[in-house]
Amino acid sequence: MPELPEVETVVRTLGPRIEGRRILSAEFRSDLILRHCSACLSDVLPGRTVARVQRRGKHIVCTLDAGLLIVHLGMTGKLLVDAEVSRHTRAIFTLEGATLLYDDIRMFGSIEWCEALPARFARLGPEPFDVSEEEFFRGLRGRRASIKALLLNQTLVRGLGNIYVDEALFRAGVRPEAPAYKLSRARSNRVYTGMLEVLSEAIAHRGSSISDYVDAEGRQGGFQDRHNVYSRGGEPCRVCGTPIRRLVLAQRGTHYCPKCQR
DNA sequence: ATCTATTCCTGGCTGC
DNA sequence: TGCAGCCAGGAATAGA
Repeated sequence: MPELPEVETVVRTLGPRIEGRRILSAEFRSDLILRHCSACLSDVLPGRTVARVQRRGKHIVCTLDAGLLIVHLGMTGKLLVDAEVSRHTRAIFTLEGATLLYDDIRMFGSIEWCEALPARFARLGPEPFDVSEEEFFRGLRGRRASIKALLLNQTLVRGLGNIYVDEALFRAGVRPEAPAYKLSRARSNRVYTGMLEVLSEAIAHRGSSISDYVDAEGRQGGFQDRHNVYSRGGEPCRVCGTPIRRLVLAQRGTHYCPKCQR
C-alpha cells in the first residue's frame, strides 16, 4: 500500500524521468479514477509541460506549466515509466520521449487536474517532518479517538497509513487503542520519534512492497522485511518473542506486541 | 467539532 | 478442480 515512504520513492524515481517533458496525449480507460476530476483531461493535458513532480502527503503533485496534475495511488495504484500496457492500465500519458502509465487493480486511486490545490488539501495536517514535538503533542489534546485512528485520519499529520502507524506505535511502545488525549508528553514524544524514525528508514529502503507496490521504474521496495508488527499476527515479536497480536481498530487490521506496547 | 460506520473495487486466499 | 465467500484498505461520505 502506498503510504508516505512509497509515494516519496515513486516521486524520486518519476521526477527525473518526466520533468521537462511535454505531454502529447492522455487516454483514459476508466472513469472511476477520474471521480475527483471536473476537467476533461484528454483536452486539458496535451501541450502542457511537466515542470516538477512533488509529494504532498500521499499525493503526487505534478506541477505543469498550467495547473496541477494530482495523482493518488489509493491501494494498488502504480505510475510506471516506459512499461507495458496491461489489463490494469487505467490511463496512458504519452509524453515527448517517454510514456507514463497509471495502473491500478482496485481503482481506489485517483487522477485529477486543477488550477490550484483543491480545498480538501487544506484539511490535511502538516507533513510529519514539518511538525515539532510540541505541535504533535498539542494535536492530541481533546482527541478521544484512539492514537491509531488519529494517526490514520490525516488531520494530525499527513502521509501515514496502516503499515507505518502500526510500526511507529511499536517503536514508541504505545498500544494502538490508547485514547490520544491520555498520552503523556513523554509517550507522545516517543510516538513522534518512532514515526519520524520509521518513515526515514522506510524511505531509505525505498518503501514496503506489500501486495504489489513498485516504484516508477517497476522496482520493489525493501522495507517489508523489516516490519516489526505489520501483518505479523501470531509471529514472535522480534524484540521479546511474544506472539504479535492482531485486532481490528478503526476498521483496520491492527498489529502490536502485547508486552512491548503498554 | 469529533468520531464511527459504510462504501467503493478486485485479486488472492480459504474451505468445501 | 471449481467456485462461493471473505479479506485487504485510503478516504469520501453519511450519520450519530
